[in-house]
Amino acid sequence: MTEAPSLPGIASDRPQTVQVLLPLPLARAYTYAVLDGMAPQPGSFVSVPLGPREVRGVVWPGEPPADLKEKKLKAVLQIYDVPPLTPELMQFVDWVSGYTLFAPGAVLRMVMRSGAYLDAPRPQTGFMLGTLPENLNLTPQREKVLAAARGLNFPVAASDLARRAGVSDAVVRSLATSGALQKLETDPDQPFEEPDFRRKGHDLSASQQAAADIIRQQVATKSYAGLLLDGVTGSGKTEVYLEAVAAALQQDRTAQVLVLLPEIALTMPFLKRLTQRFGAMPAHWHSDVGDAGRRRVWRRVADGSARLVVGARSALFLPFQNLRLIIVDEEHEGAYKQNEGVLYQARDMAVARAAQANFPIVLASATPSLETAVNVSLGRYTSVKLESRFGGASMPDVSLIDMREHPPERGEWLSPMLVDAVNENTAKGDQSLLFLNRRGYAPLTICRKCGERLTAPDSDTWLVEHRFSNTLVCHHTGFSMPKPDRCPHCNSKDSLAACGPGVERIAEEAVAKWPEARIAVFSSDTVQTNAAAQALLEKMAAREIDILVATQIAAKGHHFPHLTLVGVVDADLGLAGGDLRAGERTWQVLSQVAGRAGRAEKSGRALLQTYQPEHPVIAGMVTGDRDAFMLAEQEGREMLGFPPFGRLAALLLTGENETQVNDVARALVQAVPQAQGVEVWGPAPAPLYRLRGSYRVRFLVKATRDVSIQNFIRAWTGSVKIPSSVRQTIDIDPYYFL
DNA sequence: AGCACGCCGACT
DNA sequence: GTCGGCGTGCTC
Repeated sequence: MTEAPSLPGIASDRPQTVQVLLPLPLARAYTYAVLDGMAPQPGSFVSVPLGPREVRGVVWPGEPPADLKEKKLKAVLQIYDVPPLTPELMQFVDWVSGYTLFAPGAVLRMVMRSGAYLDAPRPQTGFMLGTLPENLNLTPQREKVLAAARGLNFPVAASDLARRAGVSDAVVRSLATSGALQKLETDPDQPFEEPDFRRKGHDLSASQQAAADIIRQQVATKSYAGLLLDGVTGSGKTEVYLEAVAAALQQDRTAQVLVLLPEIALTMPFLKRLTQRFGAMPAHWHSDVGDAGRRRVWRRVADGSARLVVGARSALFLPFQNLRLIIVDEEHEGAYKQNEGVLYQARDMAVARAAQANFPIVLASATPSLETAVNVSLGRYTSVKLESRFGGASMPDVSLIDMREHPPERGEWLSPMLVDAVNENTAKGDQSLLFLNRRGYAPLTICRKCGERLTAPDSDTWLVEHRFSNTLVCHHTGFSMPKPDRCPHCNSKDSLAACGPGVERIAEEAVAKWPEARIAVFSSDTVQTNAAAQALLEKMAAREIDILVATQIAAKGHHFPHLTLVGVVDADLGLAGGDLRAGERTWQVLSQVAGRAGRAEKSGRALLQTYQPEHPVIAGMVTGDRDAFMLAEQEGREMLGFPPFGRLAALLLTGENETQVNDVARALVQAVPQAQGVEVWGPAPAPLYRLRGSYRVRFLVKATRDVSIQNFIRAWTGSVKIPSSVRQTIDIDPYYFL
């Protein structure tokens, strides 16, 4: 074997080395030798040796570092027969890495899912109509199979064909032996059916038509633009952006379109709608899709044949070949923020991806986030407004119950005013919703004797009583235990008292107050499957429920035509805590919930129980003036230099050794670089100081928009030696902090 | 992310 | 005396 020159800069007809990025949290790509006969391209999926094992990665753009000792190089082992990643996607991975400060390999891992789907699955034997032999004995069973096979334009498995024909698969096999059916090796990951973009959508109202025209025009330019599709629930946003989807699919026969949804609960009805609109079930990607289903989506997105993809935030990292349009539905939803692994805001990353690859992006919402609203006012996004289809106010009649003046009975949570309203409503035969965004019976259990607050064993988290299951549950760690009859701390008997209400407790109170009424609880604990949710919604529609006691789960997307009263048990709930977006989020939740009342012909009303009726969010709910509320929020944030007017980042230190964690925190304080426009707050114990046995301390960094908060943090953390037993997590644009 | 190398406690 | 706990560090 001749020695291959592999120094960069030596003229050669093929590269002797390549950079390979591995889906591991490594700081950079590694250099591998390329043996004769191999021609890896940038973006090619390859396998390479790494230490004692073999790892799959992607050939990455870039030059090997100058100081690389060429002798050490190992060689690329294999190139996979999968279309290479596009330069746009590789650029996007690098960009996300630079923005979030997570290693590029960690971002790549989201794209290639560690390479799990690179192997083509074992081919399946499929059957299609063959040529009928002359001497075939046509029995009735065989006739049925052949009839079923005539309707096929792709091969199907023997069992599938047999089922369609209503016979056993022995018949299918015997027909195959005779040649009447042909046997074909097929890929079990069948391509997705092409969406039919020529199909006509719903008739659009004038307002919808106008909005659709604007967005279609933007799609026609084939260049980046951020569009906000702003319209209240029921204004028909979906129909409008599906016009844009159709336009993008039509414009280029290889174009791919991604529709992002905030949560999987919404995907099934949405998929049905898309199937009606385009005559084909689109590819869908989210946590409920099994491994085989994901492999199919991944491979078909990678080969470009899946043209329309509906997915949760992680779908943004699918290996698209020619992504030309992204829709972010319900863009204001907090669910777009990824809180584990690589921390990112999918909506923001989607905008960046659209800008980099130069295609339009549509953000749709009835209650746009402040970030988006500001981007509109700065001219970065174009706002496309939809008028309400039904005209008039989008909100029901909202009024407040001042709990200081109308307190509930001792040990109760519903004020007499709310009780009266429910009485009245039930007498009319209408449905009422009692809303409390808190699962379980009571959020805190306390010992009356010793004052002990029951927490999860390794954490500072309160144990929430769930009376239906008679357990104490930690909503953060998933820890659960049967409710003890003695205090685990002082061992007093029957001393444990439930503090505060959850939905179960409100339901208990409702049952006591309205023994005749039909009452149901709707929370993620009482309704755990899609089928159960469906059943409950049907009962509501059939008026078999008078009073629904529900958490936020009821606020999303469901339509209750006979619901005319919403009672918000604790409107102040979301306002506490160190959350920058608390006001905004509370507004969104309250208006969503209030919006459940009287969406059909009937007018509805909402009553908010509050201890702070003068709070801008609460007071603003009565006037329903969202623009005024948002303006006040905006001014508040601008004054404080908070996003979107400044930048925020959180630095979280985690470790099982409390002293060590605090030592690192102290060292970091000493090392804070002096920089114009940057403030560092902390260290402070994280909201949950102890979680799963780890101690958590955090810093908050605030910077003006003109400085790179990433560069600052890199310089800062890079100057301190952090032992590997203390983990540091950086969260750019954090959503929760104290 | 794995996986090996390394230094301190309970066993055949 | 050795087996094995998982803390620390490296992988082109």
